[in-house]
Amino acid sequence: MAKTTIADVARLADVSASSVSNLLNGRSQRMRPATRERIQDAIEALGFTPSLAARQLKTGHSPFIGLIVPSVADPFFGSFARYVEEEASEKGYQVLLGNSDRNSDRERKYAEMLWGSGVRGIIFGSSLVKFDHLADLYREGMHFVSFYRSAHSGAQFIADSIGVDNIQATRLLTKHLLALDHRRIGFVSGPTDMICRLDRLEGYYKTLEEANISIDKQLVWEGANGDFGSTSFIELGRQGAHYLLSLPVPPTAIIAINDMHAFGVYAGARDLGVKVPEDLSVAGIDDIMLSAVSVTPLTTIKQPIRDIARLSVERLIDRLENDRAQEPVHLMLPSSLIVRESTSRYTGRPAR
Amino acid sequence: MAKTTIADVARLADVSASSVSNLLNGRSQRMRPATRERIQDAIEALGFTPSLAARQLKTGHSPFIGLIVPSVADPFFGSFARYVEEEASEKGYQVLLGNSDRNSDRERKYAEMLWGSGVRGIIFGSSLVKFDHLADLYREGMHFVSFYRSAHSGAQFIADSIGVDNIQATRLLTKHLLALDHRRIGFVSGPTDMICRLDRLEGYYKTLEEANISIDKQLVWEGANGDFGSTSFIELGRQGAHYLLSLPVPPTAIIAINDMHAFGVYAGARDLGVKVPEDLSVAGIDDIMLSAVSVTPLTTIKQPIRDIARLSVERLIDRLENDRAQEPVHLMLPSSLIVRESTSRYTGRPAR
DNA sequence: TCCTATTAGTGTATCGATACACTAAGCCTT
DNA sequence: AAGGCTTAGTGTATCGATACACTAATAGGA
Repeated sequence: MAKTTIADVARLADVSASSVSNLLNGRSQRMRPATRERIQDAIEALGFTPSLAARQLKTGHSPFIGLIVPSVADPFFGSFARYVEEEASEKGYQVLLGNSDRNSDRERKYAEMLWGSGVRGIIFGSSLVKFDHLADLYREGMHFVSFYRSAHSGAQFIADSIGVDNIQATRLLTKHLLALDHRRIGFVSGPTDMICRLDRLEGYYKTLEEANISIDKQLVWEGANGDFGSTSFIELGRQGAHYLLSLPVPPTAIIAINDMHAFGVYAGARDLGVKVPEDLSVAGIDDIMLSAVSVTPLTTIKQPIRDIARLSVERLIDRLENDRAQEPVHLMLPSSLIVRESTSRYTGRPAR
Repeated sequence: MAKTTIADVARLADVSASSVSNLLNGRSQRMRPATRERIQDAIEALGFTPSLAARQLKTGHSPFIGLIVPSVADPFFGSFARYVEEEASEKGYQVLLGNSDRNSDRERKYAEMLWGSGVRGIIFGSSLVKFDHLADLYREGMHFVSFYRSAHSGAQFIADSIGVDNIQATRLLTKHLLALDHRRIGFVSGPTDMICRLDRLEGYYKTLEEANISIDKQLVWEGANGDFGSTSFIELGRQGAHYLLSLPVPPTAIIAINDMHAFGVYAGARDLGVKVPEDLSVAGIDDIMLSAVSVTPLTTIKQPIRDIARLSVERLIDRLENDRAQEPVHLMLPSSLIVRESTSRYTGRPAR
């Protein structure tokens, strides 16, 4: 229970605390092999682990990075969190988790707590459209890496970003559905407060325009106003499906902002007796594990989430360890369309 | 960028550092209101936040708790992690996340890293059958709370536990299937290295015995030997279904160790052309979000996961803040059967 | 042999906040 | 007016590891 300190080790090995510290910090060439071994044995014998608090106080560095996601309960962010943790752990960092519910106040509160804990780098699993709430901390020296396109505050980019081209993602989906002869394609987006969502909508709009299909704003469900933070994506998808399928002329295909929303669309369609894919094609984005094995496997966009996690961690640690000022990095990785059974050719039959 | 310290505040407010510290630690009645305000203004003006490293070094306490789960990528543990984080955050603690893949070496490695970081309490999302690998740390002063039944090392309990009665859970499911006239009920468990799994198996066996149904060990799939840590639950469920449905006399109903495995069973059944629930009833445990809305909504056991998370955090923080020795606490909360569409009455038709 | 370089290690101040013992001033009581 | 008590603070050692300047001893070179 009484914590063993570097001094205890030094006493047992009959050297000074400095030498123990030197060994601990990789300066082992500064001593004779025999001395090194004596110290190592003492460390072993006492089960000594250095106090990170003391180390941090002295060096100013901490072995933690923050990870803020809307909610780890969402399987997509759960997977992302898992990969980030795995990667960070390999590099000697530990992950402090925060759930923001996509609320900028909570993001800020977390970021401040983390700052106070000595954390100097945060990975965001998704980035709000505005990043102003974090500009102060950035100025104080906090580093940010965000999933998806570049987050900025005012005219200035204050975070690196690593993600996929979301415009391209919905472009692939929309083209896929157009190729299946769908002409009335709905979009369940929920609130468009995040950059990735704006991009996804844009890809959808642009592709329709290019195909000379007039855009019907009714077909895009952004949810009612209000705080959606804690409503589950599934529930939102369900509500969106109810709305779209109740239109005078309902869509024959629906793109959901992500797979969880898509499963909600499944449920909403079932509520109304609409069959997927016979009466309604559904497509999502993310390719969460369940998408492949759900009873109607979901057509979706696969993101290289593991690579994104790895690169994000690497980027952040590089920022933390090499403080040289660098231009922000904005990386875009390819995503790919995975066609499964939830989308089928338009038969001429209305969904409802 | 230059960190503001308690001394800066003291200088600006024209008091001693001790007084600032006193205010920070709720001893504000020890000074005149005017002084208090001067200090508060100074803190505000400088944007001062105390260094947790320094505080921790001095007090020995850290505002972190550890959370180790098999994998946050699993929706059930993702939800659990979310609730734990929410609850901890409300109480002023931050959560350090670790994924163990149910590997005791990794658990130990994490726990040691956490100890070195000054963390003195860990919540386990599931507990391995043996807890010996953590006994040392327990003796040094680490506190553990585990989901599910009491974890112990040798004869000694070294963790509090909060969870549901897993024997009761499978009892409910087995009785439900028996009531639907199923007599040949399979069990997809995967490796039985965790306490909850042993209990779940026991509930299944006991209930069959009580119904005078002879137990066929062939009907229980525990997976092949080897490291299953990183194989997804879905994939394991699928393998289990393939095995059980290929038996000379396959089961007409399958209980899966949890919902993710159950979805894997769905997939495995589909691979072989077996229809759920017409040809095969399937039931899971956990009631993850997707279970309610999957195309064949899943019959399952709902655990009061949010309550469990809350109680776990409360228990742990109580241990951390009130060091008095107490007997281990073992709490069991009720779970409930939710019947959905994946289970149906046995028709006399074999599954295959 | 003498002087310099190198090796192997040590001593001490320091990071920032806190606990605890201490004091100075004011007030009350008798 | 002396003594005791309370209020409103202050001074200092301390937590554990580290950086950096330092020294003692040995080796090498001319």
